[in-house]
Amino acid sequence: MTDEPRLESARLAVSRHAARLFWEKGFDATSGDDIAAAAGISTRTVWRYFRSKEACVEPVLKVSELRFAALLKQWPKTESIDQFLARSMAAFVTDDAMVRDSIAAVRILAVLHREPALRSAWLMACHEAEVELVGVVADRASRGVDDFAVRLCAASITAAMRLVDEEISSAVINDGLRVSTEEVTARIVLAIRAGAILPICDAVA
Amino acid sequence: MTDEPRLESARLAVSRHAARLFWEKGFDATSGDDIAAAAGISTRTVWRYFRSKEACVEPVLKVSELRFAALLKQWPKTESIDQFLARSMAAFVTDDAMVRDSIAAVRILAVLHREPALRSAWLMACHEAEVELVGVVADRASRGVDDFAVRLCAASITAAMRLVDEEISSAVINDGLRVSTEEVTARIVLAIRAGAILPICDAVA
DNA sequence: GCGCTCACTGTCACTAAGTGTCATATGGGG
DNA sequence: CCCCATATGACACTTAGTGACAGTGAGCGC
Repeated sequence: MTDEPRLESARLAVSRHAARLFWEKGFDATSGDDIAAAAGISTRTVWRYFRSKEACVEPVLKVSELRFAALLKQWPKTESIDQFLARSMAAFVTDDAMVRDSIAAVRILAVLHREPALRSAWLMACHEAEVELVGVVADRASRGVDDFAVRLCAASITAAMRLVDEEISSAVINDGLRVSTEEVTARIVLAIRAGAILPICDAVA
Repeated sequence: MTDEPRLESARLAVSRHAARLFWEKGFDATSGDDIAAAAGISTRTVWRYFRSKEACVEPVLKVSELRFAALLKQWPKTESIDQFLARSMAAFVTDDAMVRDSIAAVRILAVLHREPALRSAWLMACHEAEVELVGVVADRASRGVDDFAVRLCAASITAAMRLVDEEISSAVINDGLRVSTEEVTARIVLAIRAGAILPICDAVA
């Protein structure tokens, strides 16, 4: 996580500007030149970093999901998902950079219904998170990463997380609701339990 | 299905050409002009039909998933998923146009790993299929379409179907394997049962 | 039949997304 | 200090995608 290739963190930095601009001006009204100017790099470099304009937000969307996957990697086999998240979610949401990224992501998710290009970026980000989750599930279920049941389980959990994220984001941004960490945690636990085909939610060792 | 707006079927016709060209020449080597020429329409109309080049294949990818969702709509409440698919899958795969679309879709799925643009089109198509599935699940579970558990169930099933489709497509095209209708049906039943959070797989009435 | 509307398409000029290529940093190892 | 590798900028270029308007043809009242 911390020693990731510096190209990745450069991409993430640009991605934050793109996410902000898409939120402020809308996707169509934001050009590659705008993103480059905001990030203080040349337009050419924007297209070296990202294969398309919508892909510019993928790192910001991905990083929240990925950080959550990284958290799950620390999930001890002796604990249930409820126990683990109850004690670790509070600490999880203190990192400042992470909170800012989460807000940016939430704002993107809230406008998904009118921005198809952003939805495709979101789905791509979820797909990468899913790939990451396969490792976590395989480890916890003591199975291989090529096991179909493992991949199915990771896909279901990712789909469940995606729905929770979309739902909460829309509620917060579009309906002005406020939600507590506990509510979010409860929602996530429910989603993971619903999506888990394999018996990984309770203590496995 | 049959009396869909004629704009939709025009889009589908163009989409078939796009899918063929992407398969034959690759995504990057196929231009909007190529698609227009193959479909016998002006380039301008291509961009009226589709918001982007990758979106050109969405109808072909969507139609197989959607037809399957339509099949599930006929699933009687007195039958289990195993019973229903065992007797209806054979008839399902006889429609000629459908078989051709399925082959086109399978070819797209087989090259997903090297064509990120096509993956995003595929994920978008799956998302639309998911929306359609929500109705089926809601009906069978006797719940509303806004029920979170219903949407969760539809998302899980869609994710499972997506994995099955990707897996089988890659096996058939990349590894030259041959699979029978029975094997595919068994795979799908397994996936649906795995993804179904709600008790909809067995007779509900 | 006649003319009207209206949704759809083609043409063409245009903007913006995205690439190829080369020159110039930047920065670590001998 | 120089060499080599990798990252970026500059700029010309191609292709994706839009705006504006004119033409076509099917439906419909008369």
